[in-house]
Amino acid sequence: MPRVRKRPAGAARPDKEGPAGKRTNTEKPGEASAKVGNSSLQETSASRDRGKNLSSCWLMKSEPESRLEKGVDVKFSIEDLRAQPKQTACWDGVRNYQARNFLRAMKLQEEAFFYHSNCREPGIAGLMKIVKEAYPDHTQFEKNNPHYDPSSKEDNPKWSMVDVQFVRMMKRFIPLAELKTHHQAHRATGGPLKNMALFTRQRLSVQPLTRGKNGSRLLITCHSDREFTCTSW
DNA sequence: GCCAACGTTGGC
DNA sequence: GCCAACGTTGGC
Repeated sequence: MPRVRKRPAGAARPDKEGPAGKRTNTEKPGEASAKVGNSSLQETSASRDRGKNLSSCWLMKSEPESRLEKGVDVKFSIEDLRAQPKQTACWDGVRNYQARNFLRAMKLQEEAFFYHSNCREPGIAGLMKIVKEAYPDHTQFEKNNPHYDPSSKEDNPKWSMVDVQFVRMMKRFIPLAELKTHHQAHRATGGPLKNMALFTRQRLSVQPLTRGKNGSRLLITCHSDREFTCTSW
């Protein structure tokens, strides 16, 4: 039930502050900005990449426009993240098991695309990175929080969250329509976005993207120079 | 364990 | 605001 807006696929939504408010910040961001090599968006499983010792890349959805859920505004845009102290916030509210498991698989410094959903212009707005690995989502225990889960016990929390830090905006906003166009073309050609979870697992709010391998044609690449380019279309 | 009812997600 | 997709619930 909850939606998380920082939503999970059933997931989570961050709340803004809210009563339960949340979004606290945490930890210090690292220093390095990381680099992440190139990450292509695709579908492969994170665990597979991890087995290869490659860091994963993720896509996380949040709603950038105001919407009340149980009286609480669940709006949380990338600009809201950037405005947080240390540009860091916890990604709470995910209440879908699959999305939660992806949160638990995230490692420090891995990058995630910040996706704006349920809004006038859905698409990828920017990049953030994981600055604290999974820990219990406190909002599950807060009765006034839209994502309160009375079935979860303090000594055995069901839901997890991570802390994320703003990295940068996309050099150019990548609209859902554009991603969809490529996804459809790739379904026919076997291209890299043919199984992109954004389209194949429609309601999943936290999803893995496949990291490109050297020499492969990447769909979307995050370069260490912080540029964002589309190289294969 | 099946599956219909129901609730949520999220594009349009 | 509509509604298709799809996850969850709960009776049986």
